[in-house]
Amino acid sequence: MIDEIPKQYNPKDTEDKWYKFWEENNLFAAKTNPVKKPYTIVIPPPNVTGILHMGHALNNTIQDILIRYQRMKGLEALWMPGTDHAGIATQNVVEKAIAKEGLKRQDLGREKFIERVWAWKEQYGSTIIRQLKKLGASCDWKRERFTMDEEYSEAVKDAFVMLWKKGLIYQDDKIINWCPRCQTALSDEEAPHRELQGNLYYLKYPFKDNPDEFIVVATTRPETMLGDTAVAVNPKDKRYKKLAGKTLILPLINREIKIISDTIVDMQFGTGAVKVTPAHDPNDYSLGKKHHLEFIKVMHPDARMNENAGDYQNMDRLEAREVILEDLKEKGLLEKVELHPLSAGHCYRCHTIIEPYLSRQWFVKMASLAKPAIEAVKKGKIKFHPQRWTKVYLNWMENIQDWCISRQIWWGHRIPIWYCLDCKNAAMASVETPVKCIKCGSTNIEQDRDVLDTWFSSWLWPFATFKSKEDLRYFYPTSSLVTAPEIIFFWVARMIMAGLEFQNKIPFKDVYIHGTVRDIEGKKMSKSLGNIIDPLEIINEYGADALRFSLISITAQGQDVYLSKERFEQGRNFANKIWNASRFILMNLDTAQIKTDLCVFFKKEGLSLTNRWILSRFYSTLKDVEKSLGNYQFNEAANLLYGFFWHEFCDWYLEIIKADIQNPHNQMVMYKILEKSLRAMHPFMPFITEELWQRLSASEDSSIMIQSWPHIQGDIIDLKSERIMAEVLEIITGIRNMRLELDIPPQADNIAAKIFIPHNHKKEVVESFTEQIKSLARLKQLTILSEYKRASGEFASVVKDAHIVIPLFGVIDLEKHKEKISSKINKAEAEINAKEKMLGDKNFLKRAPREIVEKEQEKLKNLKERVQKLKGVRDALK
RNA sequence: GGGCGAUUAGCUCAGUUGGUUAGAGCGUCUGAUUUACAUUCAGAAGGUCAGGGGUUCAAGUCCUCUAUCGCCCACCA
Repeated sequence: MIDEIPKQYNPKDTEDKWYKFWEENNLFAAKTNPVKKPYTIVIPPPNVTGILHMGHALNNTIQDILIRYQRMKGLEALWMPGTDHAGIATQNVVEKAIAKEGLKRQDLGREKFIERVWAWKEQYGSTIIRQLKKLGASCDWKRERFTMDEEYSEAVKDAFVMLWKKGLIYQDDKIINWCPRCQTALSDEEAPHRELQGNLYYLKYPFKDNPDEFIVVATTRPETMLGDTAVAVNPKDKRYKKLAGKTLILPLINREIKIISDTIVDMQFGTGAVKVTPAHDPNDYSLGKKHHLEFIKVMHPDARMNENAGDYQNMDRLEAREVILEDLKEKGLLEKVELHPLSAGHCYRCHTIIEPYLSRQWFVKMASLAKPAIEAVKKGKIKFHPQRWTKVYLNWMENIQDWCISRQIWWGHRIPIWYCLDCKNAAMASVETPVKCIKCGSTNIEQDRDVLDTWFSSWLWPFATFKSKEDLRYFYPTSSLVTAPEIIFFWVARMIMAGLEFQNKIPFKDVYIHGTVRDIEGKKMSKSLGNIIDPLEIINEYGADALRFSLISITAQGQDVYLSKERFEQGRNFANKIWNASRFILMNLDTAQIKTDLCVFFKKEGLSLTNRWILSRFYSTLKDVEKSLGNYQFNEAANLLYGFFWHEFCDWYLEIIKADIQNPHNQMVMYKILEKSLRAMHPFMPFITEELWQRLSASEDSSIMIQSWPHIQGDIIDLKSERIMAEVLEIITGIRNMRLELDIPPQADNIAAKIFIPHNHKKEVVESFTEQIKSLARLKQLTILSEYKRASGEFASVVKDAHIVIPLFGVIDLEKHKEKISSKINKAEAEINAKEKMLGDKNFLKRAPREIVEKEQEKLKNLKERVQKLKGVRDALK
């Protein structure tokens, strides 16, 4: 048998094998089951363009732990998988691909191009799915969805039309975020602000009636001056009071523009006079509307200057900026340039600087959608973990802006709006492609050319992924959503709104927001920084279980993770430890005996103390693990299992029973604990636990995946050291309000006890502790067993008839404790002296304000009281 | 300008109703091991828990102020 089990665990021998086994036996599948309660998670659908990175690895490991745990707990656990069509991202990828053939998407035309995208998707779109399988994700793959599936597209259209009918969708000319590279509008969330080191340019605009006089305006984007149609000043500003209504000559363009006055102008900023470019700035836009100014666009959609830009036509915006500045300088119209840090929106797909751009787009009115979504969270129907994200969510929701949903790209859900070319301006929304205009009956109709924001389909994900009503009724609302903080606004908030709007139900009950995976220097992992640790490489080198375990054990709830490769050694070592402990047990297990005794449950009295101890530790660990998992403290749960299995079960229990390993009780207990530990560790490390469970298992053709989570045996008390140490401490400090439960009867004068301490300590330390316990607990006899005795050979025999087993992690040092209190007293007394001296000083009393004196007197009083108390404790110690 | 997080051992970090002598992993040093595992075992060194003030018998933990770093949000031209 020994020959069969290698000394080292090799993940490559097991992982793919068991994954295949699970899939072939359909163990991931969930179906409506009237006798079971459902537990549902929908995966945050990765982009089809995605490849697995550490963020995915963390995100999906957490989901898999939850799913596997709940499945073992007896719930009908469904993990719904799928991918997102990721409009802009995917289009960019395919555009790059065809660029290698020297083609642009316009060369192919819309239909051909979309065909190419689909072809690309067929070929590469399931990369990330394969990678998730490598990780061990137990998704119900037969339900895999794609946000451009036919049924899904129907749901998107339905949602659009429903909103349209309620009047929540409208078209308008607004200043939106425009990405000149992707050539599309973006929502506010898609254009995050980044700090830039920019300049503030002071430009001189001459007056029409006196070209030698100027008004000076400050701007960070001088190229937009070509589109200026006014200069605004604050009516309260004395400097400019008389100038309102005067006419200026816009340099370079020589257009006449007026000085207008508006209270919105900040007098403190720049010169207090601001150039107004209504077509290229959101503030200026509203000024333009209010004052009926002209809207002059000076750029093409690709951010080259257009025909309104005079001599600068066709220059790129940044090139034009330089030339314009040169020209102004030459004319003496550039007063000065100051360094000015500013923040500008950047495209979240290609990082190009966003251009605020005036264009006609489709919007969703958000206020009425947000209202119930705010309520749901405020009333606690949906909970965020960690809680602090609630505030972030509410803050965003309460200041929500209308959502720009149209994108000028080709890959995506085409907006289900048709225009009648005969009776102009009539737009109609329809799920089915209409045949004729509903107003004039003309068949001369055309569909809107834009597509919807990708997130307009993702926000339906928790319900649009269910094909049958039966499934929807059973699995929706889902249970938990596990995701990263970056997409709270993009996705989480919008799903809550969509769930309530379209299903009239919240989409999930719990939202667990985990941290961001960063490199060891705290930078976000990204391709461009070259600091990526590739999860697949880690799986290859250390195994998926090691990756999962390490990742989980270092991720404190919701905190960012700083990752380096060495971190995965811990997981690999743990896997190896589990492997070898199992190997040892398998080598020494009398399987025949285990099989016949399987149904026999021991009475606790019949078990040796060692066995009772390890059982108590196992169940108490299990209890803590369940508690941690219930609170989304995955690292805690993982580390509890790690500590128990390695440092208690292996280092102590197995070492102790080695001497008497054929004892039937020892056989049974070591078997039980191993088998149950494997089950408890399975959600974290699915592959190795399956492999070992199979080797250990009496029943064949089954899987650890579908075993039940171990039950906590209630009759076994935890024999941890806390209680006795609490007693000791209580006596020492004389503090009575500590909770006290002692295994030794309080009046134990006649009881002899042997205490087993499964940790190594110096001989003197153990002996001094022995004496303390003996006198404090009033025990007649007491023997402490410890590592130094194990080495000397007495170990096994003494353990056998010990009365109490205490894993001892420390020993109270009375002297040290006294010292600590004394030093506190000294410190406080010194302070009292100082204060008394100060308060005795006549000068101080005369000059200091009365409040200060009173405050000091108060402090002195407190200090004196404190010293009294401390002295009381000190005396009690004597 | 608002909001949030972090500050604990040489390094990376845990520490959720305040309560043993503040822990883990890695690193360093010392020692052990023919007999499951060197991806092992035992031990040592290393901390005024960022700083000040407060509440408490008791504070890393609660309150308050300050400092440094990081993140998010915001229409400062």
